[in-house]
This record gives sequence, structure tokens and C-alpha cells, in this order.
Amino acid sequence: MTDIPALKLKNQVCHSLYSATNALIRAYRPVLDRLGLTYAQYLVMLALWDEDTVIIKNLVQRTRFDAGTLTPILKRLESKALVTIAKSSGDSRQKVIVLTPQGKALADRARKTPDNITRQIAMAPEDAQQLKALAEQLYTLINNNLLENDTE
Amino acid sequence: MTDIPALKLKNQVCHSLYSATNALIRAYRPVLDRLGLTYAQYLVMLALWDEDTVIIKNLVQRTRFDAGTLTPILKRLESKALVTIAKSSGDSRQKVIVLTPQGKALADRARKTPDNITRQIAMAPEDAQQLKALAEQLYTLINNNLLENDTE
DNA sequence: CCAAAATATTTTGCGCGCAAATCATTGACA
DNA sequence: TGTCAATGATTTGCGCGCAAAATATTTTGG
Repeated sequence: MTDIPALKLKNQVCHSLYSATNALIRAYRPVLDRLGLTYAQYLVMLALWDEDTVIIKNLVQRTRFDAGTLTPILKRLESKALVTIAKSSGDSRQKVIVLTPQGKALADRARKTPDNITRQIAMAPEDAQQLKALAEQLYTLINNNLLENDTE
Repeated sequence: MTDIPALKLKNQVCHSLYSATNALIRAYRPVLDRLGLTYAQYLVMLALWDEDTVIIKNLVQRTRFDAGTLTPILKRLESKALVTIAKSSGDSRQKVIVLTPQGKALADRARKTPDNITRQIAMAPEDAQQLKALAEQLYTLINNNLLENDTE
């Protein structure tokens, strides 16, 4: 129809990336349902299992979530009694996120989730690593090259 | 903290994919703003520029969007006078989506969008193609392997 | 022909994702 | 020390993304 090859949906990297990411989130859903977590909440919990007792700014960096997205996610985790949210005693602009015992305990139940997903999807490990590396590269390129344009 | 390597956020393919996809959508935003389109609306328009006068089911297949997501997107495109939505004369369960002259004309203004983004991000073309191929593979694997499990 | 299953689409409800505006607190410095 | 900019977090508003339920129409099998 509009024979401009550059505009063909089939040629768009962004569409492949977008639909693959959404498909992956859908694949996680039934597994995470059993943990009582959404996909975004799961990523935040992964970050907290790595290191908790951190301020929100720290989680923004590590999860790469927007602060405005993180606030309600943390509230939901708090209402599930997985974390506590307290004002920092030092700088009271800050809030400190700490895992509750139940939040820590959930790590055990989540232990097999990554392997579970990996087995279900059955992508060759080299391909998965390759995909991860290229996605990381894209993320980095965007967050460097586009920041430069702002500072011009 | 929870020293289970499989649970480390840094090791998750899904996190790299997720943050790269969101970063890419953010990169598109200022460019698409000038066309008056959101990212999702842009993907639908790409599909329609390939082929319009199609029913929604056809768009569901090609865009890989959920039907429940597509309905309101199409309504917004209609309210921007880019498409018309009409009941099919044959099977009146179906709705036919047709580009308006303005909808078609927008393809011209969108012509340089893909190149524009590509230049800004500056990922090596081989890497971009590699990333697309792996994302396609992942999408396909999920939509085959997980469907099998349902039919068991 | 008709009830029941199938199909196409819409609606509902909830949780993001994020830009922009706002709020509270702290830091800088004149 | 008082004011003003900077910082950390929240709020607001809109548009998805999608499971599940609902609606409308068509097809199918008896």
C-alpha cells in the first residue's frame, strides 16, 4: 500500500522488541500469580532481595523504574506486608525501604521462578544471553545518545 | 543479600528487555508527538499503512495487540480523523477499519521517523538486526511452547 | 428451523509508565 | 540567617495491556 520499506511494520525492530517483551510478561503472569506478585512488583522484589534497606532513589537506579511508577508499587508491596516504608532518620525527604521477614521469605518461594520460565520458553542459552547483551546495549545507547542531545 | 545467582536482577534477561523496550518507547515519544501519535497508535498506523480496509481481527494478528487494547486505540485514531470504523456489510459482527485521506497523508510526514530514531540511537545495523531476530525468536517460542502447555 | 456453540468486538477493572506539577525538606551562599 | 535553588518523593492525568465478563451476531448440528 504505502510502499515505503522503512515504514513497513515487519521491518521495525521496535515492534519485535515490543511484542516479545509483552509476550514475556504474559508468560511470567501465571507463575508470579502464585507468588502474589505482578511483573513490576517482581522486578522490585528482585532488586530488594539483592539489597534492601535502601532509599527509593536507589531503587529507581537499579530497577530503572520511574519514581512516579515506583511509589504506588511500593505501597502495594507494603500493603502485602512484604516491605516497610519509613522516613529516613537522617534526611527526612528520603524514605527507607526494608524487607519484612515475609518479604525475605518470599525469595525462597521465588527461587525456581527464573529456571521455570527458562525451561518453559526453551530458548537456547547462548541466544538468551545474546538477546540480553543486545538489549543492554540498546538501553545504554539510548540513555547516552539521547541525553547528549538534551545538553546541546 | 539473598545470594541466589538465578534471582539476581543483573542476571535477568527479562529486566534488560523490559528496560530497553521502555527506553525505546521514551525515545520515540518526542518524535511521535509531532505526528500527534502515541507509540501504540503509531504501530497501528504502520499496520494500516501496510494494508487498510481490514477488520479488527486482522489488526490483532498483525499488530499483536490484544483486542481489548485495540478497541480504544482505534477510537482515538477515529477521533483524530485518521481512520473510519464501520460495520461490515457482510458479517455485521465485524468492523472495517479504513484510513481517511488524512490518515494516508500522515504516512508522508512519518516517512523519516524510523531513520530519525535509528540515527539518534546509533546502534550498529547488524546489532539492530540481530536484536530484532532474537526478539522475534523469543516471541515465537513463547507463543508456541506456552500454547502447547494449554492443550495438554 | 432452532438451540447451542463459535466468533468478533466491547466493556470492566486493575496495574503500570511516565511527563508534568506539586510538596516537603535540605543545602548553598550572599 | 534568610532566601532561593536543589533534591527526594508524591500526585495527577492519560494511555495503554490484558484477563475476564459481557454483548451481538453468525454458524452448526440435530
